[in-house]
Amino acid sequence: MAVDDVDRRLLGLLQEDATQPYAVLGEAVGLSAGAAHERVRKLKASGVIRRTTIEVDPAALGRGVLAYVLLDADAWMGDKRAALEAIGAVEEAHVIAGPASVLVKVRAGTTEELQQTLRALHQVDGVTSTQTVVVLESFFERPPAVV
Amino acid sequence: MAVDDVDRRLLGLLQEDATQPYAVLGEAVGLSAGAAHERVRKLKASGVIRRTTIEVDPAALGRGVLAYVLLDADAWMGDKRAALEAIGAVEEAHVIAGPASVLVKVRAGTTEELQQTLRALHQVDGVTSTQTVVVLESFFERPPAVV
DNA sequence: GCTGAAACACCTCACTT
DNA sequence: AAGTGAGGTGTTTCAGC
Repeated sequence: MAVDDVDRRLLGLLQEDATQPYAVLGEAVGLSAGAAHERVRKLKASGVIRRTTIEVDPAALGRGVLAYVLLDADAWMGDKRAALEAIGAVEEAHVIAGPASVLVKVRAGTTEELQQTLRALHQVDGVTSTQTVVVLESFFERPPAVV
Repeated sequence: MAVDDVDRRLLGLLQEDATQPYAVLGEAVGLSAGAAHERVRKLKASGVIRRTTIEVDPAALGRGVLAYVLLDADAWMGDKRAALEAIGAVEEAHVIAGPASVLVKVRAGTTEELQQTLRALHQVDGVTSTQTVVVLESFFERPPAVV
């Protein structure tokens, strides 16, 4: 789908606050409420907007420990998506180029829970070793830029 | 704030689709619409719910290249938040324990743009070297677990 | 593809249990 | 703290340009 500059501005406004009335969105980009609504409808229909969701504070839910873990493997890891997805503390999993095979983002409640997650990662078929990078302070985590 | 099991179920439902009427949310957890609304209002007021937002498809917006970059530094990096935040392609920045100082998540449109971002990272005061991990395939990126 | 108005559904709030 | 019902508001739809 063709996404023009007005669409991108609408996406930015919706990222900040998806509860705004279409009249306000339209005014911000120089459109009527109806026209703004039509733009957003198409962005949703085409998949540019995947869903409307809430952003939660992980620390408030008892997940204040963040870490990234590099997984080394002695087998092809391309079919290990389900095994990684089954580990609740794993927030992201990526196949990577370079020394290791897979990079996962882990958010745990405590260092003990982080250790349990590392054990679970070791038990995934093919994984031979892990390197853990513990986050001391997060400067920011923000959504993808739309401009 | 005390977050009980019903709150967590509401958070999960809202993560999936924040446009659902409170009547539907309430029914799913065994509450009336008004009671469900009151729960959600408190979750927002206390900051457990940071905001209502949209989830966009980065690839549809021309940001199909994902990489993680480890930054080594010869100075304290704790005051470099603003410098990193100013680089639009940097989606996350974390101070880490271990060999490197800072870990950043970069989403670029092309490998050329990734290279430009690496140059910008090198120009941040204190950064002495970078190690880049390029993502070949993302298994998944999902929001923090609420349960 | 954009504009504008009318029907509809939802949210909100005060009151009750 | 949760349920109920009335009132106000935003959204949605549709015809017209």
